[in-house]
Amino acid sequence: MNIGDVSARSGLPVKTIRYYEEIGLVKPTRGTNGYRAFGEKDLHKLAFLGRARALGFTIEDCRALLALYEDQSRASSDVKRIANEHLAQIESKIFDLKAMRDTLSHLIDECAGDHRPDCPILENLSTPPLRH
Amino acid sequence: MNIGDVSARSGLPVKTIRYYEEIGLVKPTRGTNGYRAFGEKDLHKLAFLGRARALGFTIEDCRALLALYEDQSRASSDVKRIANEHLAQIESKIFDLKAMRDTLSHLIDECAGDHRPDCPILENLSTPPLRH
DNA sequence: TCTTGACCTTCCAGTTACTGGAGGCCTTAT
DNA sequence: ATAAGGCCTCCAGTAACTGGAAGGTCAAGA
Repeated sequence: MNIGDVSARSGLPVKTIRYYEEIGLVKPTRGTNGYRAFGEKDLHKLAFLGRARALGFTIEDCRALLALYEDQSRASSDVKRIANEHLAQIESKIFDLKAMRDTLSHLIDECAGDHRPDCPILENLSTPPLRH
Repeated sequence: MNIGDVSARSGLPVKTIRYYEEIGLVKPTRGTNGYRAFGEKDLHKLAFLGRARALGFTIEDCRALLALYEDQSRASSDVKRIANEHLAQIESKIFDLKAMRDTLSHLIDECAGDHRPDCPILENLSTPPLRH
């Protein structure tokens, strides 16, 4: 399979696949013309990577997960630990974003949004937060 | 004020302030010794930047907000539009993260997390999603 | 056979918003 | 006089790609 085929079948952009080779996540062989030659296993790996990335795992997480996936003797607890750490990070991001959203939507509600220059959004940003 | 003083009073790292100067967000004058000399206005601007960044506005958002802030004639609707666009991005990030969290925590629940090799997390990642 | 267009290759640079470090000058206190 | 600490610039690195230039390859149609 050429890179265009794996791209179509895995859903990953061609550039991304080349990048994944560069950082050692996949190791396709080369044909006599210099083209990368991918096998079904590579395709499988790339699809795995695409799904793990879509779940927000970092590349290094993915590398670890792939290693665990290919290690017949690993315990499921190893995988669970990585997943749990990642879950905690996601939860904390959600928490932070919710706080931002609440503050921001509060400010937006208070802003008239008309032609007048008064704007609570800017006023809030320009004033140090009050400490109680 | 030297950069260390504005850093302490604005809460921004020294490196960050230099970077903000580099990209033109602040323009401190220079003393004869080459040191940056910041005024109260610069401090105010930097604090503004710190708060806007904490709300997740991008640097370019901040640049626009600062320009609006310094423009006496701008309408509050201009600011409100930027804030609303940003709010929509935040909402969508929260949505995506929640979807990730739900999928991931579901997988984690199903994983025994013991010494055995079977792991639903990896199985899911290695299997194309079912289409109904 | 020639040409066209779609693929493929490598390499370089840019993205975001900083952060770390090296090497060196300046200031202040002892 | 010297030592500590603050300040300066410049270079490089981070995460995970993405875009583009310059050029080789392949398959199909005229």
